[in-house]
Amino acid sequence: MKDSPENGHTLELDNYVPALITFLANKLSAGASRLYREKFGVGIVEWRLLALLKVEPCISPNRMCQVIGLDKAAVSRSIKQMQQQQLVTVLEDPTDARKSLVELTDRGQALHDQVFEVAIKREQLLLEELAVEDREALIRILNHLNRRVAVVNAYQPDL
Amino acid sequence: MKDSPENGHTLELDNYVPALITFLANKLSAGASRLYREKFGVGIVEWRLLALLKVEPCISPNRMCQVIGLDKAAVSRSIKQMQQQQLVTVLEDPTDARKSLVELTDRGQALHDQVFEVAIKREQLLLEELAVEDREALIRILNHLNRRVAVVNAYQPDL
DNA sequence: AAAATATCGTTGATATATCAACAATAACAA
DNA sequence: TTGTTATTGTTGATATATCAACGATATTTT
Repeated sequence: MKDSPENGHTLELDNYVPALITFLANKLSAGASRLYREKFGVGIVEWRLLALLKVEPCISPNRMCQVIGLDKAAVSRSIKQMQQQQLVTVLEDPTDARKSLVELTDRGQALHDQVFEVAIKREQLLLEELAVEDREALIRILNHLNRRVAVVNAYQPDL
Repeated sequence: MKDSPENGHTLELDNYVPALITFLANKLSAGASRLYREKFGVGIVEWRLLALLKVEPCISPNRMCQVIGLDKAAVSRSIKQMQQQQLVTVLEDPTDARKSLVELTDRGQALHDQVFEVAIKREQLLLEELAVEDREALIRILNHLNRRVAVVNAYQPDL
């Protein structure tokens, strides 16, 4: 209880995990977005969709939302943009007229491979000073926390 | 090389740290923002400024930017809003007319203490299944990565 | 089969976050 | 002192992210 000014509880900002996470994510996303938009003409959401489409070719927007955890509105707008840039083609699911199916074009494939190099390099730079066991711990813990978020957001204080 | 479809490199989304971080931060921030705005009438930026002002009473907006890593535009707008809500008072730094000094009002103090309870509870829920050594590792690693971000964002691919 | 319900994707509104340009002031240099 | 440069905070523009409302289509219930 050394440098807490006055009475009452205060956050220790260096140990408060939500702030550490948010800060890091903001900086990473902003940097990536700026770089990708300038060099490749796509934002970070488009990049994440490209990456997903490489892993799972021909999937529905709905499935994209589930996998990358983005709102369907964001996905809808990004797909529209990528379609205009001829990075993907969108067709109707023959088994269900509500659904669509999104596929990478050759252009989209090529762009993916370009951005991929840069994205991997950025991740490498981020992690390169971490010991192997720290990297593994980080990934394990982040996956765990991602599963916990639903519980956190379900909490409703009784005021 | 089992479930990589086709040739070329693909991201493993469960192991790609930037995505794991971003996903987690988005969900946490969105949930906190919704809750705080509904229950307390402030957004997540305002909450972070409240927390900072509790730790360092009477600081300049510029200092706030440095500590919480937010752009000065965001801080400027949040302070204006908090001033209108009478959560803070803003006065000119007597030693430098460019600077201002922001202080919590009693109202601001009270609101801080209210939000604090909820914020701590949310962090507790997030972390409660983690072993103590995992929590410590997480905090240590996040602080390290936060220092690395500058290096990552300085990287410019030569295309 | 008809009505009620659920799912999928689009759109408008809003919150969050950053950048760039700017005005005011301070610090520094010639 | 005067001209140049740097710092501080504001504002407008834009990117990112979510929610709520909606239309269209499927599914389920009655």
